[in-house]
Amino acid sequence: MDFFEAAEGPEPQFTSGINFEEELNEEQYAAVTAPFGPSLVLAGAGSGKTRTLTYRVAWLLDQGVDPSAILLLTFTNKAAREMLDRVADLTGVSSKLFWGGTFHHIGQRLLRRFGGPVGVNPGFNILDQSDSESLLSDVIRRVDPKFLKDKNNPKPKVIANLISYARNTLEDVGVMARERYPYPANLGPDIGRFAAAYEKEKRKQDVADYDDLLELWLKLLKTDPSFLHYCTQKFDQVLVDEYQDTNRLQAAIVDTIGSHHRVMAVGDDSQCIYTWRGAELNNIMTFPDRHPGGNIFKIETNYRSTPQILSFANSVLDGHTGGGFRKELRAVRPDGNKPILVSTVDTTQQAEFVIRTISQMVDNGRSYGDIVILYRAHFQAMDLQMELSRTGIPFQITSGVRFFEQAHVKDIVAQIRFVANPRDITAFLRFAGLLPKVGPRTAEKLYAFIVDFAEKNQQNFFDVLGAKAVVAKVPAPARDDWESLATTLRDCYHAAHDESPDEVVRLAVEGWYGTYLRTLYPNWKSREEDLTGVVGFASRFEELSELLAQLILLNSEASDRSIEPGEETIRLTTIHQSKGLEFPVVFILGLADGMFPLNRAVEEGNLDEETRLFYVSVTRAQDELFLSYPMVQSQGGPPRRLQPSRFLSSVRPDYYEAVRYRSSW
DNA sequence: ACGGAACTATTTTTT
DNA sequence: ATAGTTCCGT
Repeated sequence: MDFFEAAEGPEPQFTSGINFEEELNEEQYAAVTAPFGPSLVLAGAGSGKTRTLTYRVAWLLDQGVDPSAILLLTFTNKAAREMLDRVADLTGVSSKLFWGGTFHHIGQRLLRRFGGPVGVNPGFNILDQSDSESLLSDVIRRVDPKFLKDKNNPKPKVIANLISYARNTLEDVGVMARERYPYPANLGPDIGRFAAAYEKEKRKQDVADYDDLLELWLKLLKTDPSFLHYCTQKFDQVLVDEYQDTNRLQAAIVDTIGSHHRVMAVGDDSQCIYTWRGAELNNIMTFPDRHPGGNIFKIETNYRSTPQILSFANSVLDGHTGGGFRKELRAVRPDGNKPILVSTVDTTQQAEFVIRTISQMVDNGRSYGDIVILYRAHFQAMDLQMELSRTGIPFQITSGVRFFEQAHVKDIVAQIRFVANPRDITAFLRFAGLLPKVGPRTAEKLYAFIVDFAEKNQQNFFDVLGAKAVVAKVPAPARDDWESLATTLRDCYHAAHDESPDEVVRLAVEGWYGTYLRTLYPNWKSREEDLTGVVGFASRFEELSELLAQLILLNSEASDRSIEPGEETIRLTTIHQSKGLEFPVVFILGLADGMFPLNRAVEEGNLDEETRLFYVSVTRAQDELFLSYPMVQSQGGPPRRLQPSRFLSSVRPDYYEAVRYRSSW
């Protein structure tokens, strides 16, 4: 059959065997089969955006495009993985053949190979947010020791934020500082100096922060013609997911790499919710201008929600003042219940309402896994959390502290980082600071001494750690620990050169830190298991630098990993984290003015974004949507009366059912 | 001057 | 739960 035919023909061209016309609706089909050249796909919530993108990739393959010529850029690791897996499922082409991943991840990969001209070596380390903040803090202290002493001046964290925002929006740091901090004096020049010194320090230590992965990538494209040529040649087809949330830096990268205009941008301007970290709604609005001659595809058929939920969602956007592409989701599902708006006395009663309703639904055959509870900010779910644990309903929170961000994981990672790149002082400071009587200052001096001592004796850094002269510089109470640490570091260093990455991690985990861990935490057992998990994770990698990059860039692995497949549990999560997900039953908490929209957002005039956030939250729901708000805010200061969220004023009253919760519910 | 303990306030969102 | 802050002891 196939066997004979395949043997005869010339080089068989890849065919997926997919009947595109049959498997897609008209709108999707048009976008999937769009001609090469620029296209903007406006895919509404629940309209099969991921499906469209994956089929587009399959279609490109059918047109003879080589998998390695396809660059697929996403926002989160989760989205990247999902997309690549689905493409692999659909076409049978291994996801390894594509260039797919987050902007940061792709940037990292390219910089490791080609970053020389912009000053990074292949083995550079990546700093996460807290690392880069502490490095900046050190730099500020060195450039201007008095600056942080003055309490009127912004804190390092705030400055770090400002610098990062400026870099992501391609603004001048000094100018931005002047606009945001006109008091006590114009800090523009100061912050400009800090930013410059910070840049220099990173290059010196051969480290890169998150923003560098994008910024240096763009710089390389702009300054190295051969790299630009390489990229535009190699990435014949560029696809960008969640385009509405790209910032100016990312858009510049896409525009440069995609100067051949074979770019497909997919997104939904109504779902842009990251302007606070530099997302530029204008990117999607002006895409047709920057990539002229293309097509705009609208996909507005919604397969997710009932007509009742959709009418509600559509009218949320009526109150939206910002100009966007006109779009109206069409429902295809049969009728369901209207969304229900419930007012409760306070947040405690709100929790009671949620729990009772859930119990009732579960009695009627719903499973816990069908239910998600959404809120604007994590602390708004505190009451509910307590009530849930009291009643024993299984729940999972996807919240702040992630797996790779936990202290013990970061401690181990710091040691591996340092072994991989001994210029990474931030890493050294982290684990050295764990020793008794050793803080940042002592650690810094110690580091300088060891570097100096090693150089004088023509020896390797790691081989002199146990030398008498070095030990003498360690504070007396820390000496025992130091010797053990020194041995571990030396072992790891040598293993890094001739063993696999997981062996390096194993040595670190079983070395000094393993013992130290037991003395530090009462729950050392479970933390130890976490670290064993990291060893297991490491075995997936062949290159130490690749492992480290993943450890730092894969922040979100945690949340997914903690939910076992088949485990039935309610999910509690912020609206931001719910983007792209869908659930049969959705609760939205705290729908009162001041809570959602947040007071802060109202004051800063970010109402449009809050409205989009509300839109995102209601469009997560498939069958049932419950909105609730407390009438009195009892926490944090004197009790205050709360009004229902202003979002509701743009929704026709007959689109939802308003009820008042009573304990007899 | 530094490190550490004790205290206090404070929680948006992510690579 | 954690970060930031303040204060005290070395």
